[in-house]
Amino acid sequence: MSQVSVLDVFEDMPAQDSTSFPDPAGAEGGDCVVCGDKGSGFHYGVYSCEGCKGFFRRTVTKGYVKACKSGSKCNLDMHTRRKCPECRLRSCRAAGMRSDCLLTQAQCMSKFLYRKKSEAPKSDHPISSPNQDVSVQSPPNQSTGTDVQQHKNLVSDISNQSETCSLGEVPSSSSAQPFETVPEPVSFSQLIDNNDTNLLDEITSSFMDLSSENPAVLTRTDSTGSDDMLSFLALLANDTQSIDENVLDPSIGLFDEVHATTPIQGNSSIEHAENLLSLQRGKANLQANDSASATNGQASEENSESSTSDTPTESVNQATNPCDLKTNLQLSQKHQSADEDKATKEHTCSLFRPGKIKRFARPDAVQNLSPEYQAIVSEIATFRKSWCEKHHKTLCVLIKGCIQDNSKKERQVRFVAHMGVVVEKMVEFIRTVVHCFQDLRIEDQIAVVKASFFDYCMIKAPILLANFNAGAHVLKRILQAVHTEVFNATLMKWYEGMLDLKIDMTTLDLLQCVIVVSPDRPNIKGRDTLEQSYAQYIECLRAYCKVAYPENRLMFHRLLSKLTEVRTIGTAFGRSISSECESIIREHPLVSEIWNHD
DNA sequence: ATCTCAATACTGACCGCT
DNA sequence: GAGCGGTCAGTATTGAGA
Repeated sequence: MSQVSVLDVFEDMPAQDSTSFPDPAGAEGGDCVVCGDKGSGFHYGVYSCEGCKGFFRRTVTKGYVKACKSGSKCNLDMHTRRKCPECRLRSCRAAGMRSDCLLTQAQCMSKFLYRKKSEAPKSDHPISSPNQDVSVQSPPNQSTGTDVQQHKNLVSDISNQSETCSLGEVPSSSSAQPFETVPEPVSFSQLIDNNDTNLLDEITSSFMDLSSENPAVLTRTDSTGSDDMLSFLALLANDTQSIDENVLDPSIGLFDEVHATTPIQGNSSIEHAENLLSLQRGKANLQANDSASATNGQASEENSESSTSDTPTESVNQATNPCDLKTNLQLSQKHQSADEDKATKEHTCSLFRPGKIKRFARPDAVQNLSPEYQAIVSEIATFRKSWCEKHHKTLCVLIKGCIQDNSKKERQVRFVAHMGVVVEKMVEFIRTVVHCFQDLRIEDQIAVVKASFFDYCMIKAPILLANFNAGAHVLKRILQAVHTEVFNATLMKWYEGMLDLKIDMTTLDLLQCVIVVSPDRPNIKGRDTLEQSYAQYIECLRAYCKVAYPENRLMFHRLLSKLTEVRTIGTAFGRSISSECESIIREHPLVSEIWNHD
């Protein structure tokens, strides 16, 4: 049975403006505009019956329909509507039904989790999780002996870890403003005892064992939990260089596996090597241009075409990153051998197709911006460069440690410590780039960081991973550690959607700015200041999209859609981390503040 | 080629939730 | 109250086997 994808149908048939349809109240008693059956209300933008509503929802969710056998020209009414799904879908589309009225997978997941949480009796049944800390099962003020002992062990572990591992300067709570006023240690009991129901809800949902309630819908993987979140967060906090070094460093045992699981689709090994090389050139040139922009006040971005190899910055990179053509050719040979095994492995990493991010650099685009927006982009690029220089080595060591640590606890401790690095980067980013931040009251500054932290992390993750062509293995390990297969699927969809956009780092940086200054966060008092900044970044993003993606007029709107999705994804992401590392997070004042929504 | 039957897919009325 | 997704009984389709 042949099938046709929903997207193909939609591309063939632009949706009508549903407002052009007659008022249903005055039109034949409110018939369905798709099939003529009795309508039940406006669904997905048009007045329709329950059948067409359900059909549209199921079909869009499924993504395909059976192809029409009659040239897509079937007559459709309430009696024949079942005969041809494709023509029914076309009728829905022609009538003006809009797929964007459906909730995204992430939103559905969030809703599902929320409902599960609401249904779970909090007092009668301790919420359990296979990886859960024992102390969490007990009522907050009834610590057991085991609880206390575990607490001591963790403190000891953290202490030992800080002495033995080569983390470099893992920041403590005193490392960055605005948290200078915050770092009073917050115990779990204190958190539970306060009256903030939001926090309680967060923690409650984090420790739900969904699989035991509905194994048919949600089943946990065999993952041990957040082991791989450790390396993930390390990646999140990092820009391109440190990831690259880890991936390309053969001393890391996972090296072979990383590339062996990355399929090549349609590219020769030489082409693939060229792709890799172009990305490296793009990065090197970014830094070169960053230096220039810092000096000249001109905004300039990555340039994959005109980069030279004799810039000081790139020399440093080459000293640490073996990213020459020879290396890349070696990598491509690995990919070629992986091709032979593609049939069994392709499904694990279909995201990472070499050459997918073809326009890593858009140097000309920035020059076409207004001086005001050029200045914004320039500042962002300069920050990116300075951060890479300052934290490159530290983060490399950290990532290696995340991968090499054997025990779950080791990784968790390292991960939590590294979350401090992430927070530090975020705060530094905001304070450097987002000028209005300094105008906010200290309470609002803290609220901004807390509320946007996970969104800030999530928006960049898939692109960072893909840019290094190393994401397949890392991502696979990460997703397996995110509790449920359903959530994994949601994340995969999210990653795929982001990658499909083929956006560059400047766009991502602007998105992060928008995320940070979103004025509709909770507990913000100075919304006016944020609103002005938000409008500025939105307009800058719109202008940049216009010059950077002239072939894609909908890019800006797609990015806005991503901003909506990332909120749900980010929230779920934060919950999963909380569920695995709660006890360790408690011992880290700076990190625990992220979850503390007083 | 036809029939039977179990498995699977689809439909739409109804419901709860926000 | 509108509009969303979820549910589930009923119906249609599919495919294996006789």
